[in-house]
Amino acid sequence: MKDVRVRFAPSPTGSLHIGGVRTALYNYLFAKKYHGKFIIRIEDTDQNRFVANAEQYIYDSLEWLGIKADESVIEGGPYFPYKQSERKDIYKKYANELLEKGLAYYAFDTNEELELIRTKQKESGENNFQYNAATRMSLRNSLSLSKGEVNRLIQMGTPYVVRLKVPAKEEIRLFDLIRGWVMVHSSTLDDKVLMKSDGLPTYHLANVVDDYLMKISHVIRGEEWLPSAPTHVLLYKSFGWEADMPQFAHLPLLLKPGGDGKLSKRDGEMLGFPVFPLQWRDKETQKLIPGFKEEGYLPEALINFLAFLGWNPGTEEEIFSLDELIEAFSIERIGKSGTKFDINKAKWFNQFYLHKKDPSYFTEEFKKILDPAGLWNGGIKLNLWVKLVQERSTFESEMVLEIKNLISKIEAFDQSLIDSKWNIDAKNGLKEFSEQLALLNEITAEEAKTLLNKILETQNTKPGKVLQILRVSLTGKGAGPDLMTIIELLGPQEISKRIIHFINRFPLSMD
RNA sequence: GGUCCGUUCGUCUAGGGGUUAGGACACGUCCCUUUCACGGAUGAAACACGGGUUCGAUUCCCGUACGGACUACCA
Repeated sequence: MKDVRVRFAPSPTGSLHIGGVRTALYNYLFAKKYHGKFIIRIEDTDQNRFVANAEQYIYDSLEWLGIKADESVIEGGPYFPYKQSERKDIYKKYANELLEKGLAYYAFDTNEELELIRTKQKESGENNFQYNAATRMSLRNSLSLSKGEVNRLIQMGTPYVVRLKVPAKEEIRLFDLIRGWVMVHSSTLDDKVLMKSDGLPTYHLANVVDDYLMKISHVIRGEEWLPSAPTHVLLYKSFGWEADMPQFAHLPLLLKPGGDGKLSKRDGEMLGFPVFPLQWRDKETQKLIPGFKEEGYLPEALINFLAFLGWNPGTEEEIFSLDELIEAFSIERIGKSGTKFDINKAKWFNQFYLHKKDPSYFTEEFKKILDPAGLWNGGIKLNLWVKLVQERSTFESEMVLEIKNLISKIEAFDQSLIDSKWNIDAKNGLKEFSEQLALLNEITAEEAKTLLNKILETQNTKPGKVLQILRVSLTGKGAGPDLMTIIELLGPQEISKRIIHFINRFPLSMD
């Protein structure tokens, strides 16, 4: 195989969505697997849709995920510049080359003229209008107009585009690494615009020229590009670059959970899960939409989840670090069919990676959250609290919340449990327990358990009758982390206080 | 409408001419846990349909259905 050079080529027209992230990931994995280069090229040839901070967002997102570029606007590289808006002259030169060869032509039809033809054609029930060998002689272009007329129009500064002259009858074959041979007849192809009237190239031209110039070996991109891939093949042929044409791999699309259409940027809010890696402020609504990061997903979990959306290693192993993915990745094992996005699996991955984290990973962050709430006094054994809640949580946010609830004053007590479990036996047990605890300055979970059992034994009360109401008295709730550890961490003084408070707040009717 | 791509449990998928069609998520049950969760065990759950080819097809071929992408001077 020749030197592997792949590119991720996003256009900065908004936030990068999760399908784009997966495309970037697959490119990255493939590059690293074969010790090649991963290139980020910014395709900002659409001036109308340009969004100012979108480019930075792309870098930030990939950085968060640990996907590093070898060549890009930031890293630089031998094929600088890596931003298409800075390569205008290059495209112009190549467009001219095609024009000279007679493989492209000027077209003067205005948008309005074409739009009119399209709607007319649609209304009469015919197939969509195509600008191609069958129609171009009846349109206004350098093929149908006289040389003099063309020169005159250009001289006058009439806006024009450059179109590819697609041959009338030709079978175009392209080999896709994922789908095999794809055959398309040239008569079904449009004479695509190569240069727009604003002097900027369209995707098709810029993409092919840059891939060639940057010596891209493999084009790994979403399946939405498959229909225009034959046009790209034609472009390589027109330039005489067939021998250097990259290999194509068109990735299956990420679909909405319902399966009805590809996942789009709007879906996140509607379906209740993130579709962006990082938070993003929608420029129309000005709403800040949280990303996977803000929703509490760990980067390694997102990576692992995304890698398995359309690819698998062929073994039953499912947990892979980025390095392990590089090792295992291969294009042959990418699936053909669209993949519905199921957030449950992402949650599962997150839970798995969250449980594996060392508690110290969370403590600094938690201090920052607990401190302003007045819940952090430096004396709290935070790493023990983290351990207590970690294995029960899927997200970091659940952990802080649970710790917060445990440490702070109880707002509400579970009334139904009080109704069913709060009785004189329980009260006697709790009372004695709190009195004993009041004498102590600290107690371990083990000691607390022994102490409680001893008290209940002398009172002839079964632990089962008391334990849950003790939990309610200490936490307000009927379920939660290990009670005895909570007692150890909160300390006997605090526990004693909480029990007394509870007894006073909920007097028994016989009192 | 046209062109192209696709179709194995609800979801992600393994497999591949003869298999009890395997795993994971989610779901159910049980165990563990004096709670919840984790963990363990277990259950239910799939080859879109119709024709070929073949001794035999879920697997190969052809149709049909269904789904998707594209059909811009957007990428």
